Formats: sequence, C-alpha cells, structure tokens
Amino acid sequence: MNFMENIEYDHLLLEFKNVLKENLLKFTKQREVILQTLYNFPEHFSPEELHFLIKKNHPKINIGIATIYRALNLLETSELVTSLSFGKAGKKYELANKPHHDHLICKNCGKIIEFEDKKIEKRQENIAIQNGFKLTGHVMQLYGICFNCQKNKKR
Amino acid sequence: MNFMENIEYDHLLLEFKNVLKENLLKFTKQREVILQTLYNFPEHFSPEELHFLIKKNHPKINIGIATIYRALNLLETSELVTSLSFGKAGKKYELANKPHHDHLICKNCGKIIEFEDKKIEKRQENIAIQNGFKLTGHVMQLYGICFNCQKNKKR
DNA sequence: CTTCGTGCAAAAACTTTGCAAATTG
DNA sequence: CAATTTGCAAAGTTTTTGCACGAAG
Repeated sequence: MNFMENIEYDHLLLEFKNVLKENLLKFTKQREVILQTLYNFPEHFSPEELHFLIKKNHPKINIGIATIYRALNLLETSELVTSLSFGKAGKKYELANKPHHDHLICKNCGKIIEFEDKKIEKRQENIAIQNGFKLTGHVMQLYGICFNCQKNKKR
Repeated sequence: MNFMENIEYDHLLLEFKNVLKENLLKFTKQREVILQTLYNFPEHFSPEELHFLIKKNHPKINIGIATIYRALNLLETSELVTSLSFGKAGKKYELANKPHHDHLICKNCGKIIEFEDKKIEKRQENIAIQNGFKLTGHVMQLYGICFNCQKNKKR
C-alpha cells in the first residue's frame, strides 16, 4: 500500500492538520501514525489495542500509551474520532467520518450484513432536530437470526 | 410511594429472584435496594452515582461500592440491566426491560435523551426480512451536540 | 529560540479480589 | 448448619498528570 497516493487519507490528514493549526498545536510523527493507523484498520480500538498495533507496525517509533490517550482525546474533541462502548467491552475508538456503515448481525452464526437506509437516516435527522441536537453520527445494529440458521434450527 | 403495590416492580423483582434461584444465589437487602433504585430512578447511573444515591436514600444500609459493582455485573450478565458509554463520560447502567427506547446522546456533555420511533422500527423490520433475517432486537444510538453545548461552543 | 509534545514514572481514578464476619436458605 | 454475601482494604486496571528533554514552527 502506498498511502502517499490515497486521496481520501490525504484529505483526512489535511483536516487533522487544520485542527492542529487552529489550536496552535504541532504536527508530530506520533500523531500522524495514530491517525494513519485508525484510517488503515477499520476496526474499533481500545487505546491499548491501538498502542499495541502501532508498536507492532512501526517498531522504530517509540510511542507511549500516554501519547495514545492524549491523541485520542484530542481527536475525539475535534470530532475526527468517535468512541463508544456497549456491555462488557470497554471504550473503543474509530474514525468519525468513515463511509457510513450499519450492521445486521446473526446472533447464532455471527454473520454480518452491512446496509444503509436513507429513510431511516432521514428520520434520525428529524428526531435529532426535534430535540435540539445537531446530529454528528449514529450507531445502529440489528440483531436476529439469519436465513440459514433459521433453517438449521433443531432445538 | 408505596412500592409494595407496584405490579411492574413486583414483576421485575420476581424476575430477579428467579435469576437468583436458578443460580443458587441469595436474595439480600443490598441487592434488593440496588434493583429498587434502578427502577425508581429512570436515569443512567455510573456505579459511583448509584452508590451515592443509595447511601443518601437508605442511610441505614451500609453498602460498599464493591457490592454495587458486584450487583451490576450480576444484573448485566443476567440481562436485567444494560450498560453503555459514549464520549467523555464513563460507563452507565440502566434497567434493560424498560419500554423499548433508543438513545440520543450529546458527545460533549453526555446528556442522554431517550426516544422511540415506530417508523424506524418498522423499517428495520423490513430490512431484516429483505435479508432473510428474523429480527430479535437492535441497538441504535444517535450522536450529536445538544442545544446547550451548541450555544456554549461560541468561545 | 520559543512553545508544544513526548516518554517515563508517579498519581489518580476506576474496578476487582481476598478475607473474616454476618446473613441467607 | 453450610454456603453465599458483605464491607473493608488491598490489589489490579485504566487513564491522567508532572517533568525534563527533544522536536516542531
């Protein structure tokens, strides 16, 4: 992969640099690598997981966990990253403006279908406005039993 | 308020007692008060907030924070309580089987507004069917900036 | 050069655990 | 009675902070 030629990433990087500039903060190798890692791995990371991954993929950079925390707080405050957590799992972070994704998940076999529904999104926007909110994102996961698992169900 | 005459609460309590019985666990004053408090205050609590509230409302019961944590873990495992967290705020707990609702969450101050939208739910059902799924549940969180935080952001 | 960022280690905050005494079934 | 639960304090975890040095603008 050659990140230098990725327009989408370049745009994200530019946004980040603007945030830094606006706040008179500095662009450092550590901050760059953190953003890059969040971009390249489309999962949800705990600070610790992110730290581990960066140490593995960039052995040359000596990055401390405190830097990860500080960067994630900065990124979250500037709305480039969002965090969430459900149930037992701790807080997880992901890029805020990834292409939008909702999930339909089979509780039996774990199969995941991604979908997008304009009508629901429109409705969500309305609900936010009615409550005085400026909407910045959402998480929606539907749980159920997929076709195959319904068929195979012998219980 | 006379909780003795509250059918809804009685039902919840019964459910809890059944969970305890199934696992050969014991029904204690502390566990009862925790459940009761979650029922009576329809907010989202951190363990610490819940502890504080119980100490305030039941000064006679000497309840430790460890007991709160242990009870919340038990209640969450048995699906009587769910937890969620977002943005800066830590993990919060609420009763699971309140009438169904989704959350509109301020990423800045952590304020939570609950809502329910029949149109969205109908649509979710359709999406599931189109994909061959039998729907059993969902999680939907809308993230944004609440009215107050929008105002205050003008620095 | 001046200011900010970093790693480190220490501190603070949050959560779990071990244990003796108390309570439940 | 036997077994579980509790509060407490100690032990783990997770997250934040202070500081001296290094890096960015």
